[in-house]
Amino acid sequence: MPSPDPNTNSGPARDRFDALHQELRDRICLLDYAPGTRLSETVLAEEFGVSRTPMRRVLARLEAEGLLHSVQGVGTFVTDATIDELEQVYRLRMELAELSGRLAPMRPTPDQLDGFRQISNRAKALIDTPDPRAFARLIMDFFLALLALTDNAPLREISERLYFQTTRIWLTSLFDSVLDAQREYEIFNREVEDILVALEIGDMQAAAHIQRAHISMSFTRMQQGTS
Amino acid sequence: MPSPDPNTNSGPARDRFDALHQELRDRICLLDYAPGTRLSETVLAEEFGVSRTPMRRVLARLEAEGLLHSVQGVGTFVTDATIDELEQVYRLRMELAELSGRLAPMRPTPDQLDGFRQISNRAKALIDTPDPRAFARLIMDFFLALLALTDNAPLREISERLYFQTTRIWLTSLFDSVLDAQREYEIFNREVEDILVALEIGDMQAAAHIQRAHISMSFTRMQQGTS
DNA sequence: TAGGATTTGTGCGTATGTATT
DNA sequence: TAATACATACGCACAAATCCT
Repeated sequence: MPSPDPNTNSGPARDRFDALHQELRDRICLLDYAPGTRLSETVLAEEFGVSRTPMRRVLARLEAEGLLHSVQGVGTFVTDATIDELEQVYRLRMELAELSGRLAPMRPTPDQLDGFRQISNRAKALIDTPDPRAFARLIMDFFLALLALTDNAPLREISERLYFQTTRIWLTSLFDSVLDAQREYEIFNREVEDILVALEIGDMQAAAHIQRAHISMSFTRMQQGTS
Repeated sequence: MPSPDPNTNSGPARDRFDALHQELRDRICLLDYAPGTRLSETVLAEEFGVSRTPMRRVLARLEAEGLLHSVQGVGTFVTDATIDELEQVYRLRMELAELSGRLAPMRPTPDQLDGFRQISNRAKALIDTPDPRAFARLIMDFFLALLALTDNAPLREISERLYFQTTRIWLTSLFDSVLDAQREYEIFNREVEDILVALEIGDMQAAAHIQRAHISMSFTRMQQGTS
């Protein structure tokens, strides 16, 4: 009786849901769908070869996560954020970053350290050959790799959700030249290097505080750019 | 042109969704539906006079919030939690409680202070005339009243969600006599009194630290009762 | 092993709400 | 102001998955 583990989230329907959800979430967070964009249930359903029903389920989940907003008779829109709302989330993200290093930190495995080194190499490459979309993907990979070092599952989920809520707004500022792209590449490269040093000696709290500092400064630079 | 504010979450469909969502969430958190209970989409839809479609939307939201879990061909169940999972959430809730007093605390208005005094009176009444369900509602009202003193919207949402995830598990221990009900009533009464003192002099951080201490101790008592 | 009963998931036509002409 | 177009929300019938006999 090799019945599937009922505790895991398996099953064809759930797998399809997860795939659609992650794909749309990435498109939103990589600015394929910029804030304010209107999405069509029908068009999306046709693109992925499903009916509107399962697609609506995915869109409803993204709405619960704060990435979309649907209004009957009007449409489904990618959410935007005011500078005030964004500041609240950033203040909270700073505290949660610090928490990640204090509550249940896990020293990175050799494989994980290699992963960070690869991220560092990708960051260096971007300085010479800029690529906005590759940069968006890179900072996402870096954030998720850091998050994997936290052994508190609810904290991971919450931090991830807040990241997806805010990074696309910050990236919008970058793409709209509110921020200087070349400068941001270099700052990120430095952040990865500094955190890598802390990780290599196993000082997770130091890594967390460096991350916290960079979250704070990235918001400050965006604020100064828009003022 | 008194068109409805498009920024607010209005509309008949959304109102019905919110009403169904809150009703089911309360039933889960007040233990009308204990952990492990199987819920039927059809039965619930008939009870509230809607079709399965909007009811499924509500159930999907509750699943995203970690209160339900659906499996095709099997059913929809109220989630339970192991002591380990519960400990992770409690550790996080302790930190977030402290954060509430530090990040964006708001001094309570006179009306809010009156609300806390009424909660204190309800707590005192429960000591003489025990009522498990009234107690469950009371600690929920108290938690939400404290949460309203935090001016950081994302922190409010996250704390509320984690509260709804854990309180029903703790209440299950109480109802199963793992915890001593009379003792818990008295401890809660004392907590409300102590926090009220802090609130009356406007020391929000002190109130937050008292709350944090009680979150910690309530989990410790539950751990000791189940060991 | 097979088959039927029951459950959630899906597809599609229709109702309802909104904006524009 | 009314009508038209088009969006999401809803209801129902059916498919797919699971469990039990």
